[in-house]
Amino acid sequence: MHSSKASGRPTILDVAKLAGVSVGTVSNVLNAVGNVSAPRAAHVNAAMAQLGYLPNGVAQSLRRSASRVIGLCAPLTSSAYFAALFEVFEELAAKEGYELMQVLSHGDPALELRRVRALLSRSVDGLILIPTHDSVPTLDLLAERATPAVLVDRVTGDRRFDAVAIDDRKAMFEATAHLIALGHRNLLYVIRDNRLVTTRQRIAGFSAAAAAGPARIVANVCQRDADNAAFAAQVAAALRGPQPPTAIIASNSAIALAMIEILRALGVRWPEDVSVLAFDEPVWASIMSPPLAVLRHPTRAIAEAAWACLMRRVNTPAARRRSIVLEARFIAAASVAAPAARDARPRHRARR
Amino acid sequence: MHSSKASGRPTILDVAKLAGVSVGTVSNVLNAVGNVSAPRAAHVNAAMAQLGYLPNGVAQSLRRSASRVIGLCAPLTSSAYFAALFEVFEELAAKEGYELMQVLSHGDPALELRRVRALLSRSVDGLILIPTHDSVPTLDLLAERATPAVLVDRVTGDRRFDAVAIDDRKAMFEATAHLIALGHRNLLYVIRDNRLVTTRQRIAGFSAAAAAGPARIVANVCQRDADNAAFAAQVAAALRGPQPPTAIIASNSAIALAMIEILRALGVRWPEDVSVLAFDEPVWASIMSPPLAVLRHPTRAIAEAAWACLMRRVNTPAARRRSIVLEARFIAAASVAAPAARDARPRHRARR
DNA sequence: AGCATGGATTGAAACGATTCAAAAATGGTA
DNA sequence: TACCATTTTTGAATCGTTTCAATCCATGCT
Repeated sequence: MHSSKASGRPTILDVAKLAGVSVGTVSNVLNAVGNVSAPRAAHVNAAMAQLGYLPNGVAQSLRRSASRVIGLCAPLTSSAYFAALFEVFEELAAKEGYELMQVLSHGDPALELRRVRALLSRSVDGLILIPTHDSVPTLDLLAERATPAVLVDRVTGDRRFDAVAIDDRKAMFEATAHLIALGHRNLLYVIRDNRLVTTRQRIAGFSAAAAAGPARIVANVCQRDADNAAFAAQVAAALRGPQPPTAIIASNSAIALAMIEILRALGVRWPEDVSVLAFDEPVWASIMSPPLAVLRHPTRAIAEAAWACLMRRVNTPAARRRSIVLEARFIAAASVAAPAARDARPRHRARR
Repeated sequence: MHSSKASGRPTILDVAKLAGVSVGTVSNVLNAVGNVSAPRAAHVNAAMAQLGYLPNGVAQSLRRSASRVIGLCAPLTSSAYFAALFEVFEELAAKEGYELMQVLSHGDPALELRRVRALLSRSVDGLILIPTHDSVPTLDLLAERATPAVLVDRVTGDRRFDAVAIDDRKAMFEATAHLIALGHRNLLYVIRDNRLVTTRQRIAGFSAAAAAGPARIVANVCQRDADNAAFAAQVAAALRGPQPPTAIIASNSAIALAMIEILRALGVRWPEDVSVLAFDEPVWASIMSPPLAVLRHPTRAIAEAAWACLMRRVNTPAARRRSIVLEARFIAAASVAAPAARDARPRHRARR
């Protein structure tokens, strides 16, 4: 109704006409360039207010060839850890006048490539990528187009990109060493996806500690898809095997949840029968009885470091590559204890 | 390197030159308009591939005056419920060639307004809004600009917008009636924010059922901010009051989590001492011992309905307003039971 | 051969901002 | 008053697409 054009919203031209100035002047007011006389600027502002004018960000992006939009590609967002990362990114973006465009890869390299391509075609100024187990095609695309990007969490050795991650190997090494020091000898590591770099790093840390100490890895159980029955069977088999584990490490919250369910169903108690430790702190760790020991990610620090990396690269594309490694923190709780002398009593009680 | 311009990526003009056709033809190939001869189309496609050409979505948006971006404004994303909604939206958006731009309001009306304004200025084609306790300014803005929008979950009575929500009043009525039928007489409802419409609807349902049956509401405890100590004190006071509740309803997962912590700390057992019921199914409901009864949101159905509404309005701005109401489902579990005859024994055992 | 017919192709005009060289206004001085 | 130096202001060009009237070119028909 305000606009001269039948179709749409008021444009900078409408503002200019109403204020009786040129579009250039309106633009100068809009961008606070400064060489506009005070009374005229006031007029222009009044006109903008009267029309309810909002600058068309698309036109701005085209002309400036910078969109002030950052793309974000994650495997999923229902994981508390990824959701928390996102919240920090959103906060930082808002503060610095960026918007976030988020796509999900569902852990599928081909889908990731398609979704990232969509982001690029939307002219994002930069990209935050939480890779899949094989992001090579995606990374090649990003490198070819020289898109500012930062890799988060599942960091490959790719030397073309900035990266922020925790030292998975070290965290797992220390957690394992801790268990071994408590007297555990047979260890079970439960993994979501053994193709992920993070997982491989953790296995390396796990193995190194086990090799150094007098312990052995009973099994690496892997739950890649959502077939819970098969997964439960695998875990049960490991628990009943010839060398039953006295400690279990779950590689993330979802796995930890599934593990707890299985342990409950099998009537296995913790820490009496097995110690339990979870990577990637679940919100419900503290309300377990006994509460769950966890390896906590420094979520905010990760997100802040990643954002800083990305902004640096957006502003200085040729900046030297930076790889930031943070540390997960072991949060002790009652679910981890020394193994009981257990030959005296049956290990698996009947269900309930 | 490919582009004729020193600055940037290959444009449609570069493709046209390389293929020896006009930009119009390239555009026709790009958009599969159809009136391009097969060999020529092949040439053009080859040229695009050779240059690694991706159309500039910003320019497309400007010219088409449609961005194929949908804005999404939610209070937060670390709630499992909101995260799940987002995942469905992302899936649907990807399927239909849209991208999502997500901003967070943190439940603050002023921030919501600013963030939504940012989205509008980015020319989103439509908006999905999960309102705060007072979204009137935001809704006025959306109405004034006639932005296609759909309200989700915390739906006000605003008749200017499409809306999708569950029948909070009914869900709460039925849950409360169920508790009353089991013999509960003193009920406690624990709320996050008593200013939200959802909360008010639930209180209404709660009150109606309590009024109809022979029950009373002991207290509505409210945790608006994160002051856990004060909250715990409130809950403890309610539990120790002259009419101790025999059943508790937590209004969402976060509250339920806090409740469980408090009950544990006070040594209150469920369902022996109190029955516990949670709105908004927490992922950990099933691994509580005993497991938690919940009122489950039909998350996917909500998201699909909201998306359908929005698409309809984007395509037919004048369509008749639609308000969709879905139903939460009561999932029974051991945490809800008939109240015990309790005068025989002390209700609150010493802590651990 | 001449002429419709209709599909393929072209290219200039938008879309709504920013930018910047040039023009205009302003103010200070001689 | 005339002149110069600043500060304001203007408006055309530009960003990379889509769109569409106009043109071109085969083809078949008389």
